[in-house]
Amino acid sequence: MARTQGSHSDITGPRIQAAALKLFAQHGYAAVSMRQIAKEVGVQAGALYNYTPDKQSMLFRLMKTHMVDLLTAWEESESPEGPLEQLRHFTRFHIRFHRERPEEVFIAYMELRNLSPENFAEIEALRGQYENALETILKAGVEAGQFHVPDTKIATLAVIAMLTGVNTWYRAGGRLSLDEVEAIYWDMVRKSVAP
Amino acid sequence: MARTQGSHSDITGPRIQAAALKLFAQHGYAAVSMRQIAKEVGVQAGALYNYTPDKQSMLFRLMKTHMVDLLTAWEESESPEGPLEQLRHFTRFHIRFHRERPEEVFIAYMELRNLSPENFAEIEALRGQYENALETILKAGVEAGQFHVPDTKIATLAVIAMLTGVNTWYRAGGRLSLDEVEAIYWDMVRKSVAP
DNA sequence: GTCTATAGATCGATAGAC
DNA sequence: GTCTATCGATCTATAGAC
Repeated sequence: MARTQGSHSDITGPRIQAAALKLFAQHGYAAVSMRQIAKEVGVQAGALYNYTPDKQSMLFRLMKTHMVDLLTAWEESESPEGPLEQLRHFTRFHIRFHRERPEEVFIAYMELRNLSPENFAEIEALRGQYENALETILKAGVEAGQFHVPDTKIATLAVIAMLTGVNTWYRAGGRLSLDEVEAIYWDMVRKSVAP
Repeated sequence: MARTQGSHSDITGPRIQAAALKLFAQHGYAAVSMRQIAKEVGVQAGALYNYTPDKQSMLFRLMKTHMVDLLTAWEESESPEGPLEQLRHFTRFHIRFHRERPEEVFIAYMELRNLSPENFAEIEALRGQYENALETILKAGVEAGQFHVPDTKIATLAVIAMLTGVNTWYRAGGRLSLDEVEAIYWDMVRKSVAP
């Protein structure tokens, strides 16, 4: 069947998402115009509105997709036996997953305040689910006497903050391989919750 | 001497800084207009340009003042003897200082990409100086055999990321006092670099 | 599904009166 | 030092042709 006049591609949707991801990460949501996104894709600004009701929805979709991907990948990952091995698994998983998606991670942290209240609540709930995954591991380890942390909730946030920090400095081809980075962080995480 | 006509205050300058601080932290630099800042202060937009050459300079001044304040406060703080006590001192200092200035800290982390290249380089240099303060402590502790870290540079960034994370969740009047928070983080920091 | 064109609002920054 | 007024650019979103 012949294509409708003016329709040049059926993958414009994903290309718009990719352009928004790149530009939001680079300049920030508020600083990026719909015209810039359209130019990156190679269409006119009006055409974007065939794929999104507004700019806010583009941001929300990027962030929600990222959080759902994160939770799904975690749930599908092979969980080893025992709190210590599970903590090692989480450390490794977190560093790898976040390292593979620097733009999504950056947006997920920096653009929370640009979400509408309803959208913000939804993203925060997903983030809470992810934090719970780590806290569950820490609680089990404390119960088994393998970990000592004064407060599992704070330890959860502290470990995640430490691990996510990798994204602020790691560059592929730098002084350290990703394996080395993982080993270094695992050493620190392991000790930080040691009895 | 009589006041110049139209001059209603000689503290307009600081009030503009305060308004910019509040609004940039709340909505982000790019999302805040000069008219919004002026309204917060109670003047017209044009009057702002008696105090700043442009919007970019307002952001840079906020960030530079914050970083210089941070370095000055650190240098003026009483440094104890020995790497372990110095690390405890740093942990306590970092949490307190950052907790007292949530808006400045937020801007200093979130608005780096909105700085001009020259301004960015200057802020990054100051940040590097602060990181060096911690790395110096860690190096001394490793040399003395009191610490074990696979890489002092990464350990520096990991500890700072962990400690700065306090600002994302701590609220005055919450479940934990600041003393308790400091104790919890000190326990984790101390162990994370333990031999 | 994409285009052109535009409505309607808002932006940063400046000019000139007082 | 602050005001009013405005320039020229840019913004999001929509309307209608094809």
